[in-house]
Amino acid sequence: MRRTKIADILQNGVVGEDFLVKGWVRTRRGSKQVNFIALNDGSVIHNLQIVADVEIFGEELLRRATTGASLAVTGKLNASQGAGQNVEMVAEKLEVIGDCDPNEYPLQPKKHSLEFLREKAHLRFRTSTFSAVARVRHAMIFAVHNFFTSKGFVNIHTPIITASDAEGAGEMFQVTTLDLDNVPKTEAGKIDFSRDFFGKATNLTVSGQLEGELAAMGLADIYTFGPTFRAENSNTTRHLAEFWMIEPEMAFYDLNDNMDLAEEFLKYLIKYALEHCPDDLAFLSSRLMEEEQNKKAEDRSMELLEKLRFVLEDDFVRLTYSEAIEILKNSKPNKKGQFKYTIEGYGADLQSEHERFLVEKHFKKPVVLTDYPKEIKAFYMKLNEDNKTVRAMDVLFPQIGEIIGGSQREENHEKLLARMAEMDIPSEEMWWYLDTRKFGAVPHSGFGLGFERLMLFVTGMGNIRDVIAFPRTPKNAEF
RNA sequence: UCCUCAGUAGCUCAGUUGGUUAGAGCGGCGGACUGUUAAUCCGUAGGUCGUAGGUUCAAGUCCUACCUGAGGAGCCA
Repeated sequence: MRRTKIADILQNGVVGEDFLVKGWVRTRRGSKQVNFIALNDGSVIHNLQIVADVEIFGEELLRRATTGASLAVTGKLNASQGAGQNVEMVAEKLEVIGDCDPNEYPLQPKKHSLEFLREKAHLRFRTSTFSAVARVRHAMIFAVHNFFTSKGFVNIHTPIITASDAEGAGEMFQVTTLDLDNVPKTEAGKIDFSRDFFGKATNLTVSGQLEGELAAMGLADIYTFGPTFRAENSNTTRHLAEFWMIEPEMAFYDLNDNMDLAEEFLKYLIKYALEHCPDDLAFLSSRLMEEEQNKKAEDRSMELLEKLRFVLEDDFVRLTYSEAIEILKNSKPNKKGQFKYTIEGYGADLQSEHERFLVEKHFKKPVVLTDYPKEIKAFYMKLNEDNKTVRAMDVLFPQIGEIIGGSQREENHEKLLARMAEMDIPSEEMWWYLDTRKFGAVPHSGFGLGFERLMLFVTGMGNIRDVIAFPRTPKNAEF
């Protein structure tokens, strides 16, 4: 008999039919007469209850069906007599595929802390929470490609190893094959990278954007979806050293087109999750409510499904940086000195507390901030006519803050060169980037979405280390 | 990197102003019982109290340094 996945049985299984299932034991209960085994095979959040008659299989065999052990079970699907499930399988054949010593197996049939499971990341796929997160994550990956495919975008794999140290997006991981115990030096005493693998200093990419722009200057609409590396010593619930980023880049798009796409994209992803992952989201929602039981009412977040639908219903608020500053300046917490950093006026860099105020207190919905002062934004952003601000946009979400950062790009060769000079970015080694501004330059725009930040929002998880299988953070590269 | 908090049994945690043989629940093991639902009941094993120093007659408890984790900030996605 062929194996049937538990998801299929629970959805399409006909009572009275025989099936073969394989999976891992979550719990076993029982008596002298009958054992109940909750079996999970990762295909759905739900377990299949196996009913095993002790007289048929013997205590010795059933004793081996400990939490974590893997089983193959053939049996008949029955309407369940118990209350916890509609159907169950009455075992006719039961085989232990792999034993699991309960003295050593760290997972117990009870709640574990997320911190504990993080240290057992190789086993946490066996838990309800992480398998649910993993399935939602897969659905989101699929939805990303679906969305862009439906719009005629071309996916580009941009390089993971790059030689440009001019992107200005944070600290980078160096890539080298030089012997670190015996580094070759130049006559001037510097490291001689000409003898390194690529003949120059290289590092892991911090963004695929610059390469993405090159592709957009021919394919028009492209997106990247790849790993991104930042060697920042960030210890927060929102940062990883290795994360996945989606970066669309569109020729002939201005900032408004860019914002429209970003909003449509986010809403598509959330809608997709609601439609395709109802069971996993329902589980994650109840998990979140349980976790927040001890919190004060005002500190609790909105119920997960309600929160997701809430984002779908309204348009995101769009306003300029200057307008945001005015709102913040005149806000209660600013006047009462409740902000750690008081907003004096134009030029201030917005802190998390300010972003959170705008999103969670003032507008109570996602906010898109545009036209930031050029001093606090990247060199490639298009300068506005006022010569002070750039066509940047940040999409701010409740709880997680900046989920998207993007801009219209500066396509004017001279202006771009001038900005690079102002910001001390060496233009010689960026010749390939600047070439796109010389040969048939067009207005274009793009943005970056941190995939794990999206996952935080969609799953309601509180820590970014719990929405990626093997998180890479300072002092942690286990597994 | 900075600030705050934490590290005691496999897990979650308690341990009073320093004071004798360090506790509980869950899990494990043994048994009883039951169409069970993180089953229930009885019994049982299990701890160099994060590491290294120091103060003291006496340190899980006080002090110092370090390590690890969590939350917040910065950096950002």
